[in-house]
Amino acid sequence: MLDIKKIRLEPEKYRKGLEAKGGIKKNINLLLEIDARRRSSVAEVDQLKGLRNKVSDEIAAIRKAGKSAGLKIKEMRKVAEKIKSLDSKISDLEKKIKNIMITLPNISHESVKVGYSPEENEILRYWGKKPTFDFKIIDHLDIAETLGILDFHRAAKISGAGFPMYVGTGAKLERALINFMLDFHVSKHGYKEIFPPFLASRDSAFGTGQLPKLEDDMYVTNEEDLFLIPTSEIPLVNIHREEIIPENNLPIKYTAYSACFRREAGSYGKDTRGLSRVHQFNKVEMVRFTTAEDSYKHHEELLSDAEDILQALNLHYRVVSLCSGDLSFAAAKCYDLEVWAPASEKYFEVSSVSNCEDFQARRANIRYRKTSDGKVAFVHILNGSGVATPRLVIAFLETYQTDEGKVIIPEILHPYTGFKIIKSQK
RNA sequence: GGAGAGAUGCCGGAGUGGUCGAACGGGGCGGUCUCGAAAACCGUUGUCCUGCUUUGUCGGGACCGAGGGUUCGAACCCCUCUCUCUCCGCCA
Repeated sequence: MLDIKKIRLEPEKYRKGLEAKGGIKKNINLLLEIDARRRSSVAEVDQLKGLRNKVSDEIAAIRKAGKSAGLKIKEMRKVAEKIKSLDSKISDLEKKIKNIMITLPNISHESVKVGYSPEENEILRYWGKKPTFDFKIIDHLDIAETLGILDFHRAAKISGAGFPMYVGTGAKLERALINFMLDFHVSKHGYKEIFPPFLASRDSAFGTGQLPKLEDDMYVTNEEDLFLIPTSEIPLVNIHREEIIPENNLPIKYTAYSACFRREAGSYGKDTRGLSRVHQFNKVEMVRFTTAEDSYKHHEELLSDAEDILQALNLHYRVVSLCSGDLSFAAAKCYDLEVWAPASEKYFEVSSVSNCEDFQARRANIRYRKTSDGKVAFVHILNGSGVATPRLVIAFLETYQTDEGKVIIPEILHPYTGFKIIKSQK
């Protein structure tokens, strides 16, 4: 949620910011006009309530003295009616304001390039080199098929299209990657590990900004109105919903594994081969709560935490800074990590590292108390994948394939896999 | 799924219609004392909205799980909802 007071002060900045974010002109004038009406009604009703409070005290005093206060009570009856009608008017106006506010996305940070399509994203740098091979390489689906470590066909029988099923050493590899990443973030980067619920309430999904915009992209249970989380960012951020955190507890750093569920409605036919776009996948997520002053420093650290995983696995990747129009609803700035898949000859996004500033904190009402003056302010909240497995596995299988159709496991994973090479298990 | 109990400030916990924004205790913060600390004693202690001819140790308003109702006046009475806990049943 944006801060309506700031919009009031700098409407032009927000008008431009919103346009840069979505390319859609949002009606700031209407919002401010309703806000002005609301404030004038609040002033009016507050004055009447002040009167009512005063006279109520007088009535109490008269009663105490054993006299009758009939006249004043009669008078106040009218005031009470007026208050009631103004209160309901104000609550209508507040609903209107809220309905607009919850649909406004966060605006981008000044360092973010204004642009309206993914083509305008900036590639910041490359790490490592594209691997070369002296034999004909095959893509991850063919590898997985040959080795028998993925079974999409039988998974479709269970759930439908887009649900991967890992088999045998494939399943073990998946689990190894998850455990490796979690251990890495806990021991090397100082995160506290969380194993969160995988279903979240409407309030929680609203707090992180998935709702109302992305409702159609989430699976929801009929009876309980619970959403299957599309990312563990939702539970991690909502850990501190409605809380005031002492400043010296910040920064708070959480990491969690979760399965992630996405309907991916409307994306059929696009980039859907194999593991590149699926309805259920595994992801290790990182979330940080920080002060306003420090959040961009933490944003860079978070990026580097995610990069460390790819570097430890020695996979070639690039870092992309998203342009304003490609940012998600809640983000003010975002880096994507894209890992190279040599046979698919593509960079695949495996991580988004976002600074949402106080946008989510305002929705979820998460604040901190400053040590200096005891005042409260909204925390800044950042999230980053560290990282998501399906596309990581694409790059992994394609990068580490051998001419015999096997896959070599890098040494760092050996303690987790218990094997050094994936052979055919058919 | 059935039965019951509860939700009050940072925490515990009182309060059942009129100075209750809320007793009391604990914690935190400030002070006295001390070489320092502890103890003791004294003081202090929330959030949100809004106004401005004084942006202030300023004025007004709201907030006792949420929403509605009764009343001149609600933490307190009534209704609905949510959540938590206990017991029974079922179950990995």
